[in-house]
Amino acid sequence: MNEHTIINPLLTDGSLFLSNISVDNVIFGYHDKSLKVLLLHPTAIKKWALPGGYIYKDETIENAAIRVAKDRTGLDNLYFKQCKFYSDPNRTKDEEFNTQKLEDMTGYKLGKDHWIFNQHISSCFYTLTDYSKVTPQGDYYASECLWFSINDLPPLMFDHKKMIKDALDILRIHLYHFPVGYELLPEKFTIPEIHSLYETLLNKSLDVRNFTKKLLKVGIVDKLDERKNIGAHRAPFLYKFNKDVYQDALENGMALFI
Amino acid sequence: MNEHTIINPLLTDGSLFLSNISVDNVIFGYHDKSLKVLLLHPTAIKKWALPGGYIYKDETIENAAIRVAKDRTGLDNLYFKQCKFYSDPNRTKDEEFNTQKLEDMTGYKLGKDHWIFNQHISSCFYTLTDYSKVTPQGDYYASECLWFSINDLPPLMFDHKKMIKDALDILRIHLYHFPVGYELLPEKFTIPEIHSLYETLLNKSLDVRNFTKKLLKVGIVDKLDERKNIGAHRAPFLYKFNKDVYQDALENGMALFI
DNA sequence: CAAATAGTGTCTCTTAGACAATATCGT
DNA sequence: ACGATATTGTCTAAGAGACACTATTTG
Repeated sequence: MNEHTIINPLLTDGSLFLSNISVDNVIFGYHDKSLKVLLLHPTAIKKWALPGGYIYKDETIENAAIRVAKDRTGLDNLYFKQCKFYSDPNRTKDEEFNTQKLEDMTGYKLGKDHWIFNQHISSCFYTLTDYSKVTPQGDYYASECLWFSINDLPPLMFDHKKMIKDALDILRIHLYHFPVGYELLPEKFTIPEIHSLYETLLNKSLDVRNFTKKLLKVGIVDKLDERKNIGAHRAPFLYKFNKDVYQDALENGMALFI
Repeated sequence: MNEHTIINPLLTDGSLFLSNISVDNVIFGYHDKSLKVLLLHPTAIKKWALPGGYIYKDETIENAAIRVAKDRTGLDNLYFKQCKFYSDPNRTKDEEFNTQKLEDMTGYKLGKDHWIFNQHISSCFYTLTDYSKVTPQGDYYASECLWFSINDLPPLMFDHKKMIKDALDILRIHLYHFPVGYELLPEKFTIPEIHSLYETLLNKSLDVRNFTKKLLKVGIVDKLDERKNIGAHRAPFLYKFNKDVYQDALENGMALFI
């Protein structure tokens, strides 16, 4: 992967980047039974936005998505999935996105023809993180960067609300076909932990007995001989992912009917 | 959808199109137990290529894919699915793709800096057609346009071989989740017909009794009170797709474990 | 009646899904 | 002993998957 120092695209002529294409990233944050999304707030604009960026000419689109997520979260090696792309020619027409506001906000003289106002297809990815490990970082034009509950989103720019909805739908379908959890759970985790994770992501309750049976049958987790001390209660067993099965399921899919 | 007259991109300065992005289309053709892919052969280049094109600034990427397929096949209203995109910065480096060859082939003076040699991310779609209904049409730089068996592909340009493989993998996964056949079967079809279709697409044999049971249980097909006269053999019953169930399954997915 | 194709039923075994009592831990 | 959480087994119903004989049709 190429390393790029963080620069402010607004101050470039755009020639470093591929034209007409951008990346947006639905960064989901899970922790302790709660699911959030990371959003940016460009000062002086009333709406929030997904973390996004442009694609350097020497990187792949996937790497651009990884870079964007890393810049906002500091985290590497996240779980990434390509969702869809959004190509409506009018998708970035938004009353909150214009030269005046951007100039007021940044203090730069941009002009009406700045390349940032060109038509951009967006390719959307989602990412899963443990939000307790993340200190959200604002970017070159958004000072605020905060986690929002997916049930309580602020007004969003462009088609970003649809992107979040689509990403969540796709994530939920993926849960039945791809393993999730490597980045969200400690190396050794308990059944209640992974059970809560799936319940939260799917937003529905899952019978813990059947859930456990299926995880073990698919072979995606192995039970360890250790327990976790959780204080005043019965100590739950620890489990870990079976690396081979997990990797195969990541690459080739699996059928986990939970 | 916007209508665009067919023009030769090579003769434009590229300003009609989005930069750095293109569409490639894996057009599968099914007929009578055989599965093929439509490929183009640019004269003077030793390799074959997927039908592809560029995206007009006033259309969506999906419409561009539809347009490309229509230009090659003459067909409308096909089954389309977005697969993946391909963004390796070196993906279009190919010894067969250079100014000299293109100039020799077309007779135009293009120059080394023609925009067609710019970096292009490709978004790949697949399409399903009944190849017996198609008269393949060459395009502005490829006179030959032919169906190839997916088991016997010629040398392909760029990353097109990978695209075909990926599209086929994705199609096969989709078969379990989305209904297929509306564009490939007559309005009224028989069980042997749809059974052969699925066997061919999946390249494996399916027990016809279990297959029929599942189609009926999911409700995707309705049995009619008519039979099809096939000459010297027992006349098979006709079926048709249940429009409501089919549409819902297209939009929301289904679980067809065949 | 032969050749070719269509059509259909049953059995077994596995799994999904519903369901609740017991074990453990710390205080 | 209690409060809180973890752990585990059984039953039933449905479905997957294996399997082969009978029915039509025409020449």
